[in-house]
Amino acid sequence: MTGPDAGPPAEAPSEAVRAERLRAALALRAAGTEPWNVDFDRDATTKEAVQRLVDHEGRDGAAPPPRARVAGRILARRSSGGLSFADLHDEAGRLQLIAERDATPGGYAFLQQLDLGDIVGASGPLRRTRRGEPSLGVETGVLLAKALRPPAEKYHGLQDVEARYRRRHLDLLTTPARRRPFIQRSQIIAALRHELDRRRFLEVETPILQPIPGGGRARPFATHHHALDQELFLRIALELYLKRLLVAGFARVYEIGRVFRNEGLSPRHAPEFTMLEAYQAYAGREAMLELTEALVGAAARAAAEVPGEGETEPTVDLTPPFRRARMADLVLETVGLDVLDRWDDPAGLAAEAGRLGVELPPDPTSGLVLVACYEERVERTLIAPTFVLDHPVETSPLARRRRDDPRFTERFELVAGGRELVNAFAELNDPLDQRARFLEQARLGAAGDLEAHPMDEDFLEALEQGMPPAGGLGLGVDRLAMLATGAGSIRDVILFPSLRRREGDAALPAADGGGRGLGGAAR
RNA sequence: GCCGCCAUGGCGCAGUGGUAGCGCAGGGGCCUUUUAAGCCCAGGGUCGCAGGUUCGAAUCCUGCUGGCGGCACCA
Repeated sequence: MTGPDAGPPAEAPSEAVRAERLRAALALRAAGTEPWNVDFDRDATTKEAVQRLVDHEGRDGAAPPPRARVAGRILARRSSGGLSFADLHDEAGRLQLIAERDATPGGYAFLQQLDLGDIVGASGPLRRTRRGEPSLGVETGVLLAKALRPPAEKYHGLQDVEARYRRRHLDLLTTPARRRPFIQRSQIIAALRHELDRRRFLEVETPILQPIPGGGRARPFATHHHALDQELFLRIALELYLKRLLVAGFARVYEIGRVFRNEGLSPRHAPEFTMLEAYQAYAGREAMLELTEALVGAAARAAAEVPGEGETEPTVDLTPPFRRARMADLVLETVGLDVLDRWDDPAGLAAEAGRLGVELPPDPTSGLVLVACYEERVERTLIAPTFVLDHPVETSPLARRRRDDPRFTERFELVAGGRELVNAFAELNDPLDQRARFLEQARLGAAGDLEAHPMDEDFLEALEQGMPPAGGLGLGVDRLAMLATGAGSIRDVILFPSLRRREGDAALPAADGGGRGLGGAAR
């Protein structure tokens, strides 16, 4: 933290207010009142205090009024002559504090010197005002943390979206209702974990720093380890290490973790996002379909159960079961192109798709025509959750072929809100086939494809050890949170989204030292 | 990366060619049941940054910075 008279340049202009508050805080300290205190033992949240009052009113009124000790942040203040009111907010809700100049002069003086944003503790009897507002009559008040900076505008809050992302703490403290999507997100992840744990999946943690970033097609972030003098990459997927654990003998494993992709940002893409991947030995696609419905359904229920009203509400019903449809049938239905019927005439198919306005790669196979039609014309129209089945082999390098129709794979995606939410398939466990597919990817990489999957001999060695047949799925947790909360942007379900650095932001810390490692003072 | 839109006191907003205003917050005062409390007084911004056009620019033009949205890629 900078010194008392040097705020960060990027946020400095409220210096007048800050200087006034600092002056008041130092005056308090000089008068013997510490502006930043350590402990305050509350005996109720605001919600519990109100309940205490309600319970008391349910009995007959002869008993003395109940008391409470509460703590929280002051977000509104009013006074009316010899009366002083303040709204104290905590994680559970809001409670009005009140004090009379004549009856409780100590509490009155305490409330009068508060600023918006101060964190306080207060104790006294509970009662209702004439308007029926449950209130705590302040007998004693303690300043727990003086706020040198005020909250944002009390009625509208922070409206500027950039400010809301860059100063999320201010947004959330000023407008407590904006915490709800993040509580929902937490409950969604808890529900996913609960469902998997219930099914005896083992939660594991695999490397984020990887020598070979595999398991998907994406450009990675690169970094460097000084002591090893080695290039490392942030993972783009969880897949290859989880499969090694299937080889190792764990029959059901999953990981929920951050993955990193060095690609463009959008309302649906963040450079770091949270993925769930789960692998189940001796299971096939049908088990993954069932597991997906269970996970998504549980997550949606968990989000809906979070109390309060959000600024947005879900527009997609995530209640299973979900519709199942083969990709080829969806294309026939939506685009009017019968790919299966004309499979042996890829040139004719491509010409027909081109007439329909679909952009195609050069010399496409029938499978590539199918995928192009699907991605350009069908996917965005699938609003209600839909399982899209049977992707062609060409675009599914890690999935097993269908035995009854080798043109297609035992793969599916769950699409909802027009976007892919889950990708799952029966995993390829043939090390010879896997090597061939890696070699093909390496060829593409050599030809300049920045997202080509790198060759990974260590992984191939593990596969050669023998990996049981397995079903696997990957689920985009942020997108699931968006659907379950109705958020329009992925930044609305990520607390501190990545933004471009602004001029005037604090300088980079030294490359070594200065940080507080786990081996240091923190533990 | 390309295209479009946006940027005005700490916060929420008005002002589209004549030299910047309102509300909240902050300062001072009044008010003994308020709750977006109310009333009175005083203060605070060279309008994101840098150029240009003009007698005159928050306003028109160019570039830059940041954000948002779209396209492309992906979850």
